[in-house]
Amino acid sequence: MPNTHETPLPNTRETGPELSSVWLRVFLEVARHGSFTVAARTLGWTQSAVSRQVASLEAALDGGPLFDRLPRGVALTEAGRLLVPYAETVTGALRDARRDLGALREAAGGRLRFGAFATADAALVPHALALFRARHPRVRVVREEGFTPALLDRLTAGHLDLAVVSTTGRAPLESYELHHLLDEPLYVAVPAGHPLAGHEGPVPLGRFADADWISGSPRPEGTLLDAALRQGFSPRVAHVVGEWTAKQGYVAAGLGVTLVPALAAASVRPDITLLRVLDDGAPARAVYAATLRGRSLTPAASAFLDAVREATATIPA
Amino acid sequence: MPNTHETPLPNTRETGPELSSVWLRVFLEVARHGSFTVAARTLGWTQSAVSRQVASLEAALDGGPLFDRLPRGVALTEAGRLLVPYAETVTGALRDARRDLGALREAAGGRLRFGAFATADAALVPHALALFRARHPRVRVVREEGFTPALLDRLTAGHLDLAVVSTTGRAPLESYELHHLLDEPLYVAVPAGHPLAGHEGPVPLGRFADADWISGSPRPEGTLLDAALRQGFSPRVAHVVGEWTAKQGYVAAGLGVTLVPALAAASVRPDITLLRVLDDGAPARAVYAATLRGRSLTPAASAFLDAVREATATIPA
DNA sequence: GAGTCTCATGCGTATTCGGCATGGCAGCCA
DNA sequence: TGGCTGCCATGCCGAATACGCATGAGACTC
Repeated sequence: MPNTHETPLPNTRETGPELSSVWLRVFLEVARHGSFTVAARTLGWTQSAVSRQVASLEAALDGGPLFDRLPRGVALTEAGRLLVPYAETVTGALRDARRDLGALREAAGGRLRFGAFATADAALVPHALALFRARHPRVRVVREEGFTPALLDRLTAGHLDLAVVSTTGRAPLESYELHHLLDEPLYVAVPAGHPLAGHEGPVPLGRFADADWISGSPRPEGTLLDAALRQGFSPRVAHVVGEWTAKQGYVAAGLGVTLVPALAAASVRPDITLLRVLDDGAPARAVYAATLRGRSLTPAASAFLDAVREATATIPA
Repeated sequence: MPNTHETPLPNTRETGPELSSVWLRVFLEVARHGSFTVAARTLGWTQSAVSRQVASLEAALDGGPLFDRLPRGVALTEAGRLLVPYAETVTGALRDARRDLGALREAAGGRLRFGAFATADAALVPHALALFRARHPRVRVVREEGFTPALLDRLTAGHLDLAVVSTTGRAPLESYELHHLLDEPLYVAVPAGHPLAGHEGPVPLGRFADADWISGSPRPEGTLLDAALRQGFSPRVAHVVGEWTAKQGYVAAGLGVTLVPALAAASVRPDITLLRVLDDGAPARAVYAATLRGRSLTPAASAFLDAVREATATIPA
């Protein structure tokens, strides 16, 4: 019952008393059988209940009787005949809504939109996606590639449900829900003939303070080379190369060394040697599955997150 | 709550808890405004009521939360987004049903299907129809012509809402609701030169016991000539003529006389004289608007019945 | 850190909604 | 023709529901 303290706004158009979907289902059942008693039996109720349901519906619609009460059962009036298709529309829509929501809940429908940065796509994401598709084949999957900032923007704009991102030093990762996946050890990629190529065990990054570096950016800040800054030296970037494949070519040619995150370790060419960087302190790079803070995950996104976590276990730490 | 005495039939498929249309309207309002509080104000309720409505809907649908509760308002979840079009379908169907029922109730829509026998179509029905169309221009009218028995069959079969019929003596008018319209006096049609043509006042039917009769049927039973039987003589049917216009030709030619019901009195040719039959006893012929017994009239049919009654008043008794 | 804005929830009351039992009406059959 | 039967309507009562009110909890803002 509306309170009387608030003045209804003009757009509160009068729509009459509210209806219950029960009434309409009962109405259709009565219309189908032409009898309150039979409809009651079918619905598992008593005749009196059905009688009241119909009476309530008739009163709520205020369109006169929906049935003529005959000595043997009832028959639809013109008003009743008019109502039938609408009632079917309503009950049908409710049934379909339930069906779709059920599919969504079981991740047997709906969609999953996620993005990932490039090296995550090398092994982590494919593994996770394979797991997910096997478990939830009915979910439509939309995948995007991009760098962490762009992916987060897509997330904020509501175009993604989940993004696999990495922290490269300081990152504006506030207002996101971060599901930690793994901390990537760093490797230094050196040509096969490099003096340290045969070195056993982790190598302190300081050993490369004087090396020529291949990097995707002329400045180390915000990239993997942040780690060098934390080690107290400013790396000399000899060549700015963006593409991972191209970078490998530069390294193999002896033009410099570069940092490789663990996720990309499995995809280096054979004439390059990876040296594990000694991890003394905060991990160089953390990988997260990011979602919007405060927003609930779709069942599909939740299942994909599980799959990513499982896939993480298969990645060598 | 279903009782436990009756075993649900197999076709009682599980559809989950029932929904209230209120919940869906509230849901849409909340979705539109992104806020329980604002939606509550719009709907003229309190915030707590809206909160409960949404909670009830979420529980009934069992598809997880429909909204993410944010520090400032709420936002649809995927499940909520999925529900929106269905909720709009439901509320739209209910709104349309109300609109159509309202139009039906006001006889501002819907249809009227009626039939009438031929002489009623001479003046009574056209007058009534003119009145009705002026008052209810939006009602689609379907008209039929036919003899009383055929019209009643059409009524029984559900093809007509109302039939203007006449009793010609004994008629199988049971199981119909008869709305008496008028009792037609009878006239005897004689050629202008007939000895009684100048007679003043009603004439006893017995005066025509020896006359040649023009009738639509060789036997008087069940026709207007029933009246002759009631007067104690068996009329000699000299010519069997069905069409009213043709009948007039036979009478004008002096081949016989015929009975004319009052409704046709206005449409006789000028070289025929009508003599009022002395009405001593039961009226010769009653005209009714018949509807199905026990069935409620549509508002349009009811309005048409009123119009016929009014039109009746304009017919000379 | 106080203030503010949001939604959630405990409580009390009024309404609604079942089932049950009964009544009324009309057709059927002996 | 009168009892019987089948069907819908309704008074009654207990239980569930739904509202408003008041208050609590959480998070952002200044």
